[in-house]
Amino acid sequence: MQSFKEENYLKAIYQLKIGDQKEVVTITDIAVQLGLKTPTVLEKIKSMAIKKLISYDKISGVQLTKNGFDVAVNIVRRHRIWETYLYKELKFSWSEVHEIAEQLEHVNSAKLIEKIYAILGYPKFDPHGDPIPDLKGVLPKSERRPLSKSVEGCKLLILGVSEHSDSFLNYLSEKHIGLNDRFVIEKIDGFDESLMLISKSKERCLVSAKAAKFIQVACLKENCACKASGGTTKA
Amino acid sequence: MQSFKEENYLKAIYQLKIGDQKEVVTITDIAVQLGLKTPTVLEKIKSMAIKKLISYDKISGVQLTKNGFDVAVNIVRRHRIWETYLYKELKFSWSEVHEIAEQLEHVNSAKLIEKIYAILGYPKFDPHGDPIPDLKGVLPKSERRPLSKSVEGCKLLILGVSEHSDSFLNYLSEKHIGLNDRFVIEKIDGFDESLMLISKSKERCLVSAKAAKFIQVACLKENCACKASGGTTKA
DNA sequence: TATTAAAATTAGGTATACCTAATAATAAAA
DNA sequence: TTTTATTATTAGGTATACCTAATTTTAATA
Ligand SMILES: [Mn+2]
Ligand SMILES: [Mn+2]
Ligand SMILES: [Mn+2]
Ligand SMILES: [Mn+2]
Repeated sequence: MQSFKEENYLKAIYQLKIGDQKEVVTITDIAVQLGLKTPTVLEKIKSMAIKKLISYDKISGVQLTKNGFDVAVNIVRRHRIWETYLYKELKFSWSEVHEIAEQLEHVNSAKLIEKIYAILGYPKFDPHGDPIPDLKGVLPKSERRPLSKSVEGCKLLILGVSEHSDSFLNYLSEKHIGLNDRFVIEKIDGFDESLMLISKSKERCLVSAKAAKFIQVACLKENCACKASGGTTKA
Repeated sequence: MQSFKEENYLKAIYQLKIGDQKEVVTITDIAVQLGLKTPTVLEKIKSMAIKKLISYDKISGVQLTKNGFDVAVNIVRRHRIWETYLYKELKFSWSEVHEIAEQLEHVNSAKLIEKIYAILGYPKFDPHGDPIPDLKGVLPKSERRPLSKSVEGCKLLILGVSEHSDSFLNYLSEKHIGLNDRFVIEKIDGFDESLMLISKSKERCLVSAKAAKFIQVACLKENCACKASGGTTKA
């Protein structure tokens, strides 16, 4: 068994590796992720290596063992299932669920999590569009993809950006496009592939094909024609 | 704010004082309750006294301050609401809920607990028959008391148990004593205080004085001689 | 390659939370 | 009232989980 501190280390390593697609996870990466100092992290990493939850060497950095991976996946799974339960069953708002799920993910009862997962009807994605791993750690194909791969009628959730220049971020704020905003694709231009988005408050904005490549979205519409690729995710 | 360790100390003190009706709560009492050694408890009690969560002196023992009482009541409230939710909404068995509630009681979200309490319809008692305190810490009045405080002729309704070990629960099922069953007290032995119960179907069963302390009942006989004292409850 | 920047590591310290063993203070019993 | 338990307290130790400051190693760059 492992403490919730160790669970948080394992989850952080999982996020860096699987979420952020880092080939090598460093002590510094983990320290930044958890808001700790590197000597603290190094010390813990050494002790977790002795426990065979991870392996660590300078060439390949920190890596999850089979055992460590199983624990990490389980925490991510619980987090995303709880977020979904809080959102769908208990009617919490989209922005409230993460903080509570950070606590609930450490409640250790397989029966409890499978029970609420069954009540939810075995969903594949959490309210942020992130994939819920199955009991073996296999992820459903992620809905996260660039805005450019949309079709008309997509119900989109803005998940992030893959470009961080000021000019691009200014572009987004001028168009009133923010993280976690929702839009529907009204029209995609046949010539230049620019996209007309409508917000919940019926505000329209036109996004160029170039910009659309750098906006990461998930389509929340069931069985939408857009579903066809992969990318990065967060809890 | 306080850690979940401190929450457990405060809850233990509350249980000893309000549940077990101890006038003076000692370091040893707390150590036994939490399965710790007295020096460990003394150290913590000193630090919690500095934090004004409790007071401690040899004459009056350990006492909850206003602040400490509020925290303790809140943990007990969360515990009992979660137990009820697990039992009623998530269909867990009577004997499974306590262990999971021990974890869930430390999840810190007033909104979450009030939401599930509303879903349950604001019940006054948990699945073991223990009272759920309101937000101010006031307990609903109940006729509930241990079977041991009976007199001959009491017409009893089994409301719950204040002990959750397998051996005790097996004892009850062997004697065919279950939740909501009714019995009359035929005889109380003058020497060992064991009780002979008769069920509606005229089945007799003998309950030891020790077991009777952990069986919670209400007496349905008007003006019965048994009505005259207090009792113990557990979470 | 020499210099500089970044990352990892070592050394040493603090706070919490537990323990055992020994002693002191109280309460109970003989 | 002595003796004996029980309870509380002190002293000293371990493990975890954090920190800062200094140093070493490795990588980048001029
Ligand atoms: Mn999420
Ligand atoms: Mn989250
Ligand atoms: Mn209960
Ligand atoms: Mn309980």
